[in-house]
Amino acid sequence: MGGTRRVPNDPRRRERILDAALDVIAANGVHRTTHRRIAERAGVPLGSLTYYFGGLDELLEQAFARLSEHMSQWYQAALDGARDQDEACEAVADLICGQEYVSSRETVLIIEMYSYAQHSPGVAALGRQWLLRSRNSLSAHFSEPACRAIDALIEGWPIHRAFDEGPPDRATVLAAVRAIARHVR
Amino acid sequence: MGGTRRVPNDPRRRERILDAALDVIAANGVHRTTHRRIAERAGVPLGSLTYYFGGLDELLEQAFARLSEHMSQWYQAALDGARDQDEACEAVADLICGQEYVSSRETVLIIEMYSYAQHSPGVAALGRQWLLRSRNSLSAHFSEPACRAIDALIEGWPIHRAFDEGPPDRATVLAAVRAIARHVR
Amino acid sequence: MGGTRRVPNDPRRRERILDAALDVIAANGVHRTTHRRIAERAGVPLGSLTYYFGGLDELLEQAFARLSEHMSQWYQAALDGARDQDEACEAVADLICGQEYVSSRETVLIIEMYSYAQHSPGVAALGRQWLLRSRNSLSAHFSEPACRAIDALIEGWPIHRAFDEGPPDRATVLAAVRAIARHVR
Amino acid sequence: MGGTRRVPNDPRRRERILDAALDVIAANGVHRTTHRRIAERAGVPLGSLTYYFGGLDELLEQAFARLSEHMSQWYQAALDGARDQDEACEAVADLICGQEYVSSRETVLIIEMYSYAQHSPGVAALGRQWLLRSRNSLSAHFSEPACRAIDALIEGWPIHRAFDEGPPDRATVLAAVRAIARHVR
DNA sequence: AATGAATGAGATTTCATTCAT
DNA sequence: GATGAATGAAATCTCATTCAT
Repeated sequence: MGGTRRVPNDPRRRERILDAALDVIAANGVHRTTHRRIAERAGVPLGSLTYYFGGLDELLEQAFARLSEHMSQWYQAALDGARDQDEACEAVADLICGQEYVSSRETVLIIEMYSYAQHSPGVAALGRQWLLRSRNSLSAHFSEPACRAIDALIEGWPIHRAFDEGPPDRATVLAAVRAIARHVR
Repeated sequence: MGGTRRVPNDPRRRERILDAALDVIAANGVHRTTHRRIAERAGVPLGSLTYYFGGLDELLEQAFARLSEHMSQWYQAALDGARDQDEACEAVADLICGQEYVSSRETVLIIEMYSYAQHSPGVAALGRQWLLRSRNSLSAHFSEPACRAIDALIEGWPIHRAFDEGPPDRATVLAAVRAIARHVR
Repeated sequence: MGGTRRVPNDPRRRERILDAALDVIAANGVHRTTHRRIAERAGVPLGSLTYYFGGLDELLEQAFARLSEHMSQWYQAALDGARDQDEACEAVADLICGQEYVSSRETVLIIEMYSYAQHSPGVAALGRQWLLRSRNSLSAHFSEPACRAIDALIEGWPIHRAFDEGPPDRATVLAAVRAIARHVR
Repeated sequence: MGGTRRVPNDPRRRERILDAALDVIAANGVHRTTHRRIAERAGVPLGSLTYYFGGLDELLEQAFARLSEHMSQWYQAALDGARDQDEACEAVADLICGQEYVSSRETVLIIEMYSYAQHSPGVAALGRQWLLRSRNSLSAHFSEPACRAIDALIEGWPIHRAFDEGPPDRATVLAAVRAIARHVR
């Protein structure tokens, strides 16, 4: 319309808010996650949140979308590097045991996402999408049924980490993945 | 004065409230679970919630305690009936696939409990206890590492059910459990 | 349920709030009528308003219901006292010119109610009801068409009062009412 | 520098904004009329509202000024066409009953204007001016007291239309106007 | 022993207005 | 001349919790 092109003063603010939301969720849980806490964490004024997002639900949905995007990429990168089934088994064991994939923060967030998804159609759709991408990454190396079983391990073991003391024993994890890879078809 | 013993006029009210709380959590998630909704669901006056329970956190903790008690018993009963490892594998497959163990309501509640546990020391303790009892039930039939792997399957597969369409294929589940039982030690 | 009978601490609080709401509307208009202003005017805590009323719309609707109830009674009382058509004409003139019926406060409130009714089905229903009761009171003394015309005068003249300086000239009003009473049938 | 004359690149924008404001008021009421809704309706950027108008109050006042200007002209045109008192009575009846004068939109807006005028000196002045112009148009055909009574009818009857089902019966309206014209002096 | 009326703290959300560009 | 990103103030509303009875 002939006017000056308006550009955001702070072009990464959206992302900063979403990351702050994930931090607050990790620290407090979705229940006890509030606009105020997110705004404080992100260092932006309260009004900013509702300027960028239609409401808390929408904000959380986009934050979880960001989380699942990051996780899926990580996941895929780990499996794409494997040249045969045995390396793929090692990669899965690393995903389950490694500090990076499932740092405490990510474990917490994934479980919060599962929980929230049960009451949010939008986040449930994200969960389904994640599941499909995950199976797709696995399917390059394993039979269809093995993919499902290995995926269940990948979901289930981190939950134990949330209650157990340390990370799971890598040898055990690797043995379980291999047993499934070789004997489930 | 003297010998008058006061008795509650509604002795099951505590339990009714806890079950109502679980219903509300299943329907709405822990976030969006409120005193008012629980009271309405239980058909009891609002004031009785704070009369019986010190606060919402305490109420939720006791509700999850009730849930995990029921689930553990179920779990144990299923495994106690097995006379050899093969029957134990069948029992685990039933737990994972069966409608009873993981009805939609229970799946939702378990995930809500995991999520809440991450921010509540009391519920985290319940989770640890559940884990130990679960492994204990399994250890009658499987090696220690196999127990951990099978337990991960038991936790992980229901999560898929929350996003997938139907229950998992029983043959696949059974094959995975057997593979672990036989080859992880 | 066997408990003590609970009674409100302040049994007239509902009515006090509704009267305060009418005061605020009269002073500020429906736009600029807020929970805070009403609460301050009524001398009750803010939370009280949402305890007693589901929302501002509901509160305004009940306030206008209170207004129209009072006005209808006044109206009816004025006309019931008339023993013949001529006395009824005098009564109508009094309603239009009298300080009591249409004090500044009531004039303002009536117009605010008409205005709000256009965007609130509930208040529109109150308006219709008022109209019917008003015609009903008039119909004891005037022909059906005369009722409608006189009612239009009763609605229209106070609007002039809102803009004109003083009250309308009583002789003129009486002449108009009589002209309609005698010549419209 | 020197002779460059800046011209607005959208010369009718002011008027478009004012018409949009009237549309929003008609649809939502003055309460619930906001900058954002007006801008959206007018299809102009939000910032242009505060660029063209000092604030929402000023914008509303000018919108109502536009409304009353249009209505007064209509009014006057209708009465100027009458050649004698009887034709003037017909013209008044047309104004009250006709679809054009008091379409639903205009009825709503007039009442909103009365309501707003009670809390805005500027709009109250517009109202007084309207009243005077209206009486002036009438005074060519009716006695001074008759003008006031007829004007009251013109204000009052549309209010009934806001609550009644259909438009008023034209014969009744005409009879009332004639009764006043002939018998009030 | 039990309750529901009551409230204050804080949550979400709306919005007029400002201002850098 | 014009804009839309940005924000602070305040609005509505929710709710855990208190407490007189």
